[in-house]
Amino acid sequence: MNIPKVLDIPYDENIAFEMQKKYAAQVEVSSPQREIKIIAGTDVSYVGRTNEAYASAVVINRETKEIIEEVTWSGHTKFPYKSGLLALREAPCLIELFKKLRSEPDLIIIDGNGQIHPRGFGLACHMGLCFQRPTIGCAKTFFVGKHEELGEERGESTEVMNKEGEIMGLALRTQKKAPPVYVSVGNLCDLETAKEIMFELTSRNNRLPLPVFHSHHLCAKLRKKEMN
DNA sequence: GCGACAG
DNA sequence: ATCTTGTCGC
Repeated sequence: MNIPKVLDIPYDENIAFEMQKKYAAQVEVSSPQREIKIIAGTDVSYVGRTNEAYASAVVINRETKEIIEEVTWSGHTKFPYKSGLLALREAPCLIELFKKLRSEPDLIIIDGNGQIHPRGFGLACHMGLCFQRPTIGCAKTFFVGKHEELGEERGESTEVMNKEGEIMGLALRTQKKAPPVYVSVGNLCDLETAKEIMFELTSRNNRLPLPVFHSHHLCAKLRKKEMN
């Protein structure tokens, strides 16, 4: 896959925060221009708290849900994890990973947040600007914002808002007895479409969207194989 | 000042 | 994120 732009943000809180605010204004929230037929999901796993990383992407056909392509990448991140700066740690890995992808996904689901972020610029937004194609964020745990309690049935959701009262994303119950996932726009997509896709790719047996679920297991498999 | 804090 | 046993539910 072609990577149109690589954002160069230094690992310095003051500078990085300002740049994230600047880039947040470049995020485009709109209905995807192309029909979403091919969807990719990603995940990155690590060895303990080290920078040894294993990343993968799995591409599926939205309609049949069959796997079209899988790619993996392993290497070392340059920075440790820091709340709000996940992209500085993971974006370089994901860029290398997607360079290896032959498919042209219509939308990419990132394991992490998009607009649900202290400065409205989570990893999914960062990747969305780099890739210049629709991305959405799917986080497994709460990060920032406020939201009402949501219903317990699969499919129920409630808006996650920032301190200004703006909608950053949704807490979506994808599985009946499980905690919700946090869905938000990364780029070139709208929240309604993101929710629809998240609902479609999850089920009673799957809290996480299928391609992300597959990617998670592929990373685990790769790590085992390469660690020896 | 104190606590919270994606992966 | 990762480290982990037993346990609950379909």
